[in-house]
Amino acid sequence: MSTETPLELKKTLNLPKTGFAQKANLSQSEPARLKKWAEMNLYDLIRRSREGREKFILHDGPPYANSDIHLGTALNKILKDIVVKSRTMMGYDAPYVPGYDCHGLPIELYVERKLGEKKAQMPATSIRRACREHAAAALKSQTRDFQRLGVLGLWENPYLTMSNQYEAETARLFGRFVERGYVYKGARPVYWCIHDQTALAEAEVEYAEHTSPSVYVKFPLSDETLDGKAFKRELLGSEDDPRRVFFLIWTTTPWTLPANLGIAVNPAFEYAAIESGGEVYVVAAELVEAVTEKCGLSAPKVLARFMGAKLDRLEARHAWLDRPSLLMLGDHVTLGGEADAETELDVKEARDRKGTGKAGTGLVHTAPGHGHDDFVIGKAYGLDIYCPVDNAGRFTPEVEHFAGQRVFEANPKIVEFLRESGALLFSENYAHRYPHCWRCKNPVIFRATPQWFISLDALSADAQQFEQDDDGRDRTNYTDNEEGAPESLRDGALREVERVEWVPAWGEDRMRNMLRGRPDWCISRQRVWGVPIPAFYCDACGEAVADPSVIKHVTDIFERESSDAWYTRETKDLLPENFMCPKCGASGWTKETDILDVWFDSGSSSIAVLEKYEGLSWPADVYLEGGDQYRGWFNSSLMVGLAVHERAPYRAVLTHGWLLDGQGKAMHKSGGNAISPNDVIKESGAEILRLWVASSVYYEDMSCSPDILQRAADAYRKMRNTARFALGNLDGFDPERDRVALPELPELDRWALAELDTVIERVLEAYKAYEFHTVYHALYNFCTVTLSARYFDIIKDRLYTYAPKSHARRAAQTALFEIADALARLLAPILVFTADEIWENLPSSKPEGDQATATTASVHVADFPLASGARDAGMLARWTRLFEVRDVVLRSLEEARVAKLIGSGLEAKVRLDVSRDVYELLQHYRDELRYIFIVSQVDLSIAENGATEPVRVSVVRADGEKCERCWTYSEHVGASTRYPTACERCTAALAEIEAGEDA
RNA sequence: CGCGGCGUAGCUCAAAGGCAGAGCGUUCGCUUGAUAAGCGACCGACGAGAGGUUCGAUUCCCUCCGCCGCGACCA
Repeated sequence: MSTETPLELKKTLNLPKTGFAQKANLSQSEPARLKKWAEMNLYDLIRRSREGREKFILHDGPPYANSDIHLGTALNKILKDIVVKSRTMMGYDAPYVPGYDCHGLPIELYVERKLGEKKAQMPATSIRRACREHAAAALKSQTRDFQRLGVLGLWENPYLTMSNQYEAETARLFGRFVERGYVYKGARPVYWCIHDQTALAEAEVEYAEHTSPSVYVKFPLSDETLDGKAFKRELLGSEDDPRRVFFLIWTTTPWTLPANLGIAVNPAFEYAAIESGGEVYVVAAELVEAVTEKCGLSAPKVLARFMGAKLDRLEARHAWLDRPSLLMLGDHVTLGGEADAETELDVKEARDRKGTGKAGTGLVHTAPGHGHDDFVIGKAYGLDIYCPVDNAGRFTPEVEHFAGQRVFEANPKIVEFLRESGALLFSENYAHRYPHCWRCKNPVIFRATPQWFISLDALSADAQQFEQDDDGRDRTNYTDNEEGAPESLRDGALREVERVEWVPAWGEDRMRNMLRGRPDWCISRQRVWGVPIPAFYCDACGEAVADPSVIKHVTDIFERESSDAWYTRETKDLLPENFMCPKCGASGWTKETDILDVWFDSGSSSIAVLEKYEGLSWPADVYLEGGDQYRGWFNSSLMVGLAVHERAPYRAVLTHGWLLDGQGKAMHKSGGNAISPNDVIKESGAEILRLWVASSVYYEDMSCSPDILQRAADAYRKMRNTARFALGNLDGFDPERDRVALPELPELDRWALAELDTVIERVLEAYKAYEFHTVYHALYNFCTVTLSARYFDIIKDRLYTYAPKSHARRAAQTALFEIADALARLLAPILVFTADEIWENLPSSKPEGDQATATTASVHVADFPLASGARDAGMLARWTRLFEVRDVVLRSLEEARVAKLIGSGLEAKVRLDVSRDVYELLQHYRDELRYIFIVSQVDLSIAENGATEPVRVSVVRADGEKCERCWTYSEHVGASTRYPTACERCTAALAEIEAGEDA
């Protein structure tokens, strides 16, 4: 026994002590940790640690290198990082090579605006240089932002679609499509922006409200032709009848009337000839009433009814030009769906105070140069693809009356002209959704111009021919299509769609529908900032030549000099020597001026990146992008994959939803409801953003608002404090030396470890299934309920008051260590900074600078934890019941508190009257109950017969005095002379401590 | 107009053809040895439909409404 003076009681407690700060101060600590990671080359360290493991490739879809990142980009990158890190910790070698989409119109337009007037005089090379600089600056700043989010990857060597190698590969892949016979040059109507003067891809138009003039125009029947005469005779009895017959068409684009070459009717619809004011009009029978009302036809009389098929190949005359307009049959002709939805439309239109909702005549004005359906039917009937509109949207000189005018400005003049000439029956303003350019927001037009296309339906017969890479690697193992049967891109795509795993599952339908309906891919753009289409035109015969051997020659130059060579070098330098026109044998050439669609650039990435970077391989395991990429990158990548390997470039495609604000409205930069990720980082830290991402179901639309972020910040603090409590109580614990074996742990500690096992399994399963919100909820719930409210609260007494080295305390620490270690690992993919910080503060018996630093250096090099095997169904069931009883007790304590009987729970003595079966359970834990309930005393007895509830609780003041040291009430306080204010438990602990000090 | 998705407490998520759960937040209280912390209690919801199937529907079907996305047509 010690003879020294008694110890100061409060100082003998083992209160938590740790370097793990309560306040995270993320806006400062995150950059510091990033710096540390950079210094230790963490990404390389991880790569080396995973060498030889099974690969898991997430292929990064390149964000557009144009401006600062927005919340959507941040969300995208964070999700990818969570995938990569979680797969890494599952044991895969999961490299991450980020990329940037550098070419394209948005940058070119930005540069153009900046250059202003000067641009006109500048050569293409100068503009391209400016674009290149802009992209380089933007991607540099984006890289900084992405890294700041805690995303690990090969940031020092990302792929850039504007690098020499990438540009060369892009051009080379164009060559692949050529070789396969998928590429053709033709005139088809494509979306055309008259402001930016370029063709647009489908993905580049957006629909917006637009008001157009809606006009009803009459085209006279040509009674010169035999058929026309016969038709008139049938209708009116005599071909000499003075009444003239007109076909009544409706359009909202009067400017396309000069290009009218025909009128389409539906063969299955009934049409009627109606007479009014001495003229006869043909309209769809169902629309007679609507049309007469609209056009103010007085006393209309139906003369005849007949099917549309009857009109086939009749000839009308153009409304004002001396030119025929052919009647044609097409199923695309509708009645506008108006019949079914009149009420609905009337309401909507009335709101707009425009139009009345009934439009159309059942006869469709057809201009094959200005519409998709028009083009198709015009082709079928052998019409010209006539498009008298130039790049700037001006009528060409051949257009009478309107030459030189811009189409949208000509609209009212054409209407006026029609009115004066008497061809117009009615006009009004018509509000509808109309395609607009995604960049400049101006309305676009449909315009037939010569463009390069990739055919979706052309068959490629030479499927096996180039299943060899330039380096001779055999590629045939990639394909299923063993017979090498001819297959179109569309068919191949539809086949591959079924093999891919889509998350969520409905993505498959969406992709399939998109692929079924899409037209040929227009890949040429009349711009300069992109990869030039490596094609030439024969000066002698005008033949457009895209030849594989020429393309190879060109791409070799690109590889060395970048695609700038196309502009800096002379044509002869770009062609193989003595290259002659395959058609006419001439050798004078002019280079193509169009560039490739940027979707072709990014679509090339699977080949240009996965097959070129060391450590990557084709195909990717996962693509992960927003839902807008179904028709964008998922689609273009699929086309390239098919052209090269006849396979999809991805095994699985995950999509995330759209960002909405707190009210569920779409988040738009212009809508004023956008949240800037950089602001959030500055104020709260990237961890908060990451935690928000993890907490939401990302494959649906996600809401974000200051309030929602506040919830994430709250959750962060709770998890941080939970970890801090564990770390604080591990002070002085050496896992090697002090760990208590599982069978020797008190049951409560084994229960905690069993709960941990459950969490580990749930979390790992959720990571595997990419369900990060389940990870979040499982971990958060574990922290709040299992740990903070239950386990930690109960073991506090043991941790603080028992002798530091006592078995009971070491047992709790053993569990705490396992818990903290597992928490760090399980949280690591989400809370990348904090998990690492927990990891650092875990006690370790390893001396500093030990060789084992590979895993000790950072949690991100470690693996996920394994379940410890502490689970025991019987034990878990018992504890579930014990906690139910505890809940009842806590409620009673609360009542006693309200009644001012007690304050702290330790002031209470709890009497339990319980049913026999509950008693059976509780009596085994008789001595534990006071700790489980956190009270000073517990009396347990079987309830007398007739008790209704299984557990009845009464609360009274605890017996005895409050122990100064542990705050429990005990009748033994005062029994010790050395420590007169301490209870019997504390007296014993103090003796142990004093003995320990001597030792 | 067509197609697809979504709609469960203030927020984020569960579950299930049979009493709708959790955590957070709010409110109230306790504690002051996790302290710009900790514990407890209370309050709180199935978008609408006297629609259909069913003994029973929030769940399955239909209609409507709202939100989100995509597309078509009007050339």
